[in-house]
Amino acid sequence: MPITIHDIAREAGVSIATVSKVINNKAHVAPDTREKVLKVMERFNYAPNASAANLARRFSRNILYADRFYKGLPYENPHMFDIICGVSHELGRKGYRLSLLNLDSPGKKPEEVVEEAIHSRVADGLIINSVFITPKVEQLLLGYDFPQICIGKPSFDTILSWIDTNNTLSSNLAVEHLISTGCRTLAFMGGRKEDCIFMDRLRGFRTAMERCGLETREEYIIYNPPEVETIFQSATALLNLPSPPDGIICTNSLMAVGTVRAIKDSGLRIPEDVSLIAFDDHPYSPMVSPQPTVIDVDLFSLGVHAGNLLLKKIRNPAMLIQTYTALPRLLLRGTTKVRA
Amino acid sequence: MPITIHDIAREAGVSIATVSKVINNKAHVAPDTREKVLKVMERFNYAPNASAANLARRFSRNILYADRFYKGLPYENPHMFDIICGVSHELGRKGYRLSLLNLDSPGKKPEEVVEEAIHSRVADGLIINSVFITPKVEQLLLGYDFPQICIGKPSFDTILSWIDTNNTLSSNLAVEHLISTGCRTLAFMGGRKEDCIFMDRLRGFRTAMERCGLETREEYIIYNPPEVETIFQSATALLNLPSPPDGIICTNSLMAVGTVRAIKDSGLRIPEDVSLIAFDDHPYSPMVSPQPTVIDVDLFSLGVHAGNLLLKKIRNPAMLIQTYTALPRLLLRGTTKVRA
DNA sequence: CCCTTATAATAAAACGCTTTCCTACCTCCT
DNA sequence: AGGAGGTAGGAAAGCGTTTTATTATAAGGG
Repeated sequence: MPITIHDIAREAGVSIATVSKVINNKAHVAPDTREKVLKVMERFNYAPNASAANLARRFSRNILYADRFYKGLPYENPHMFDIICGVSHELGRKGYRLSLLNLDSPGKKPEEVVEEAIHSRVADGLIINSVFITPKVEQLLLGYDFPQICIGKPSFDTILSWIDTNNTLSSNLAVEHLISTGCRTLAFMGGRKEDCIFMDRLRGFRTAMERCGLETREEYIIYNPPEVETIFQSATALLNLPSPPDGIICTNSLMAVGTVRAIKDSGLRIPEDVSLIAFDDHPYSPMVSPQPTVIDVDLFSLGVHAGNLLLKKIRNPAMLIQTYTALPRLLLRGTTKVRA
Repeated sequence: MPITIHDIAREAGVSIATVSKVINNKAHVAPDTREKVLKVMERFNYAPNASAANLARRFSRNILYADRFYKGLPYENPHMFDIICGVSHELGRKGYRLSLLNLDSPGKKPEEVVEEAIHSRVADGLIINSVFITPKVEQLLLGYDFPQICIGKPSFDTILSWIDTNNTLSSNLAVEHLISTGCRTLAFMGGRKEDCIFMDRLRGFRTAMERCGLETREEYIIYNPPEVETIFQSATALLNLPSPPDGIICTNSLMAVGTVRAIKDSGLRIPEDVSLIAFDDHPYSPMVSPQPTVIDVDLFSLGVHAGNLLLKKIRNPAMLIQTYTALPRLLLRGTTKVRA
């Protein structure tokens, strides 16, 4: 019932091979023949069957984006999806499609899902949250020569390719800015010790402090689980220390929300008593009071880079490990101010 | 080089037909034969080639999610992505994959992108933002018997299937709650007139007001573009009216942010002077001050429903138009309070 | 003017599955 | 004992493309 390349060939009075060449813009077809075939394709509103083409040419123009897509994730972490939008944008431009591979599958381990997807050759490449990169998955990818990009630097040394934000530099920026406004005792609201984003940011914090000749006090470094209530409590505790910090770095917006609340509840003023700088901007930020000074990264274009890099690896499988780190920028707003 | 069904058949000493039956859990294969084949598949780490299977069986176990995925969308509208997560979850459970079809394609109109995707039979079904449902797209879908679900009720009468939140009921809930706390003059911060979500919500607002025997004042109904600054200005203007409203309904969180700011800047107290109720909850809401009273819908499970419905339509193409509207719930928090 | 080389076009062989017969064999009635 | 009915398994025909030879035709070179 659906029309095929044969119908087009018959109607145009040529062979299917010629039609195929027209479809794929290959050489060895005369201009007027091409024209004739295109006319017929147009008339029949023909589009080649993707599965058949994939099978014959042995690739699918499809890329997998592997992550857990659980309920509420988009609220917790819209950043992840901005990256996805960037990837989708870039891939779409180049004629590729992006499929979501949900690793949050009941009864299956994430790496099993990944393995199955790779085996079935349903895609030409994989973009995967580095959280899921275990040595086993690494072996899988390497063993199958399966082109991939990790979102985030994997937690162990690997020859897999990855892209990430420059977390060390971000912390540097934050520290230097706070110090330039006159702060001297800086606190760091981090996340879990297992989360390498936070550990990277912490590392940057320590080196920046050292370079500025300031002491890093361990009681000013907080490891928070991703729960608003706990963050609020640890921020309150921090402010009730005998000598509380005069500047706080919040490593994500959740921490910023909790910390701001704690500061206000403690009767302190921002930025007069305590300065605050947060990571990752949000369109609502300028409308929130106080407007947070922010270290931001353009994640959409990080996604564009990821897509682009992966496509290059697909075209040239011999390509070596690729990495890319996006540069952060400082958005000056109301929670930091030069002190008297 | 990659191993095929032939390799498995040879190694297990059976025909490829039998292997295929094992793969697809079909009848007419003895238990011990099945076992033997499974062993070999396991040993060779075999997974059938998806394209070949798709071609042969004439469907792809792939679903398209069509929308514009532009930069910043996840921040503006994380809700959309919660729906996507729900769809992905449900489809994954049933062995389907979800592909993003980015309609934000340079040089191509959205409907062209949709048309091409449908023709190429790259997927078995389509989930599409109802914003893109024009009569032309409707004809396309109907003409090809292509199973689809619209996210949101289309703006014109159609026999396409859709799911949506019950916007009318949501407004009802909001109005009734505000009135029950003692408010009498209610304002409505809506979006663009072209956006049927807002128009639905507005319709619900009007009928609820009428049923409560209250007059709807036209100057209390605001149509905002999705820009924080403009919202802030129109909210300020609203509060500066000779007789300002004592309750405001904000049809999304962006409006809530802008409106709260305007109220505070006008020196008014929430909820003592002005009550406020917003649509769509956010995990940060409880940590924001004041904590907004909210009309919320579980969008993840709306997505689950969408996926489920689409799968049913695929299995049974003769199925008639399907619609589903999710029920809203009221989350009582700090921006509304019973008045003295 | 013949021989080589480039170009157009085609036939036919994959690509790796699913599925529809078809055969062989067994069991069960009557 | 003979036919009806059921099960296991296999041969082979697609599915709709791409691609590799291969042939026919035209163009250039000495």
